[in-house]
Amino acid sequence: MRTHYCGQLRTDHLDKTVTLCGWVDRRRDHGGVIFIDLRDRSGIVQIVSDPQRTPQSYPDAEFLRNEYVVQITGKVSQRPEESLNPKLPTGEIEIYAETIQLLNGRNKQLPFLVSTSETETVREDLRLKYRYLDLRRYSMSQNLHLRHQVFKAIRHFLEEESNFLEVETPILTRSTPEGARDYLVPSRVNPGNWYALPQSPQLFKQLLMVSGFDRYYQIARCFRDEDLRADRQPEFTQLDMEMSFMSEDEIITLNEALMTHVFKTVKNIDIPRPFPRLTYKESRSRYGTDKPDTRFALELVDVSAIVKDCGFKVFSGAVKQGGIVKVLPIPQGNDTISNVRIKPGGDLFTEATAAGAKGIAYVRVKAGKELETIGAIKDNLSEEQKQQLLELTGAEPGHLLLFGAGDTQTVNKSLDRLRLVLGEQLGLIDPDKVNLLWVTEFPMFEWNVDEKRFEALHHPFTAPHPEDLEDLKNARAQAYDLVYNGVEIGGGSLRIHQREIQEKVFEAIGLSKESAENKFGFLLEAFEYGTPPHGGIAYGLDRLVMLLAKEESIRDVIAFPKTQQASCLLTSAPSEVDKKQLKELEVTSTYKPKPNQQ
RNA sequence: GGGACUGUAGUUCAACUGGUUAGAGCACUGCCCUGUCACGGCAGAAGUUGCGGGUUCGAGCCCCGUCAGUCCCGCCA
Repeated sequence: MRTHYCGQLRTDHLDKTVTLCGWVDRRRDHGGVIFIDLRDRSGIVQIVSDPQRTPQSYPDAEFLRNEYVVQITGKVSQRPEESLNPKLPTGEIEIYAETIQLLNGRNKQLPFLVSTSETETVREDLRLKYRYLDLRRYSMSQNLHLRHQVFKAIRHFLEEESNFLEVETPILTRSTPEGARDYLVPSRVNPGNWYALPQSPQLFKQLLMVSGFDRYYQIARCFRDEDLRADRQPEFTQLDMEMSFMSEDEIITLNEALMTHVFKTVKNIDIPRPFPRLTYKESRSRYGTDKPDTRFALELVDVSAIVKDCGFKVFSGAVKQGGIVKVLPIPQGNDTISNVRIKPGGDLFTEATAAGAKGIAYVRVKAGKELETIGAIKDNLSEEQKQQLLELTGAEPGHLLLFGAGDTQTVNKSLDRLRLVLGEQLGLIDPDKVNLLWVTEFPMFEWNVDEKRFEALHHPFTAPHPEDLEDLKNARAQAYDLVYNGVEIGGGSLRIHQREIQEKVFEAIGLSKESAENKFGFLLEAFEYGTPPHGGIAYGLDRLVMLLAKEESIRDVIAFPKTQQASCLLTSAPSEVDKKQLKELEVTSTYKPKPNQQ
C-alpha cells in the first residue's frame, strides 16, 4: 500500500512518485492551496493540494479532518525557498498529492488532541482509557521507540558480544514463600491447586546454570501483587541474567560494559568505567539510603558522639536508646529555607514526619559562627560541643543544619527525604547528569519486627560473604545493586550453590526443614548433582527506560499500564467472569460488595 | 489499611468572601482566505460543575458520603 514512511523523505527523493499512508496530523486550508501534515510512526511530511496543480486530489483534500486515515500518492518536490521549514526533518520537501484515498474517517470528536504539535498535558485517566490515541502522540511514541532501542541494544550486547543465550521460563509456576504477594491462577485440571505467576524467574535461571547454559538472559515479565506507585506496576519487565564461573567483580565488570553500551547506543552518552562503588554501610551513613542520588553533594553527618551526653534530651536520649543523631548541613540554607518550613505545618516538617520523624531540630550558623537556634539546644550544648559540631559538619556562616534524632532507621529515612527534596528545590541537581554506581556488601538479613524473624534482604538464595560464614545472621551478602541517579535499576548477587549453606540460610530465616524440603526440595536436590558457582542480576527495564526518557512514571514507558487501583481503563480489567468459568475451576468468591456500593 | 491532592464544555484551564445568565484558549460546525507549517479572519454550537445527600434565602465554592484518577506511608525477598 505504501512505498515510504513519511518521516524518511528527503531531497534525495526529489521527483520520485511516492505513496504514503498515515493520519492527518493537521490540515491548513488557505481557501486555494491546502496543506496537510501527514503523520505515521516515523514522523511528519507536508502534503500539498491545490486546484491548479493537483485538481484531481483537491476535492478530497478539502474533505479531510484531523486523524483521518489516508493513502496519498504524489511527487516529492522541492519546497520554494521562502517556505522551507527547518523545524521538520522533512522540511525541505513536500508532496504534491495526485490522489488522496480516504482509508478511514473519524465519526466522533477526539477525546483529546493528538497532533504532534500539541503539547498540552491531558488527564491521565483519559489518556489511559483512549491509550491507542495517546500512543499516537509524539512523546508516547518517542518513549516506546526509545524502549525498543534499549531492548535492542541489550540484546545486541548480550548476544553478539557476550555469548548469552535467551531462554524462556514458565509464566505458570509455583508459589514460593518470601517476597511479594503472588498472583494466583487456579488449575482446572488439578482442582484446589494453584499456579503463581513468577515474581522473577529466579529459581529457573539458577537451574539453567545447573544445566550448564553458562550465560543466560531473558527479557522477562514479572508479577507482584502489591500496591502500586509511580515506579511500580503489578506486571513489569526485567532484564534477567545469570552467569556461571564468574566472580562478583567479573559480573560487575560485564554489567558495566552492558550499561555503557546501552547509554552509548541509545543516548550517545559516554559513561566512564569502572562505576563508583559504595558499600551498603557507607551509603547508609553518608546518604541515609541504599540508593543514593550522588548527582549533588549534601551528605549526612553523624554527630551522635558529640551530643550523646549533652543536656538536650531529644539528642542524648536518642543515643542512649541505641539510636543516632545526624545532621544534614545545607550551605546557604539560612537564606533559602525559612523557619516556617521546618516547623509544624511546613513542607519540610511534613516530609520528615511522613518518614516517621517527630520533627526537625535546626541550627543556623550566623556571622562569626554564632548559632541561632531554639533555647533548648543553645542552652544545653557546651561551647566545646558547639565547636565540635561546627567542625564535624564543616559548617560555615550561612549554613543551616537540620537534625534528625531517634532510631537509626527513622533518622536516615527522614534525612534522606529532606536531602532529596532540598537537592531538587535548591537546584542542586543537574538533570542531564548521569550517575551510575554500585552499592555492595548488603547485609544478608534484616530483622522483621512484625514477624519477629530474620528475612533475606535480597532473597534467600544470595550467597553470604565467605569471611562471614561463622556468624551468618550478621553476615554480609555478596550482593550488589546498580543505582542510577538515586533509583535502583538493577540488583543481583552471587548465589548459593551448595546444599549445606542453602539449608543454613533457610534455617536462619525461620524456614523449617520440612517446609524447606517441601517448597525448595527441587533446588536443594539440584545442588547435589554438580552445580557450578553462579550469580546474576536483574534490571527493572521500565525504570531504566523511564529515566532515559526523563519521565516521572513508568506508566509513560509502558504501552498499556494499569492505574494505581491496578485496573486497565481501556479494557476494564479486572472484571467479573462467568459463573460457569468459576465452576470449572472449582472456585467460589467470598467477596460481598459493601451495601451502599453499586 | 492510612494520609494528601484533584474532578467545571470534546479538551486545557478560569470563575473573588457562598450571590445575577458558569467564562477563555484549543478542538468542533459553517462561511471567507493560494505558501502555510500551532496559518489567518468572521460567525456558531457546545455544561447533570464526577455522583448522592445536607447546610443556606441562595452552593461549582461549605459539610457528609461515594466513585474515579494522582502522589506518598504501610507493603514491594
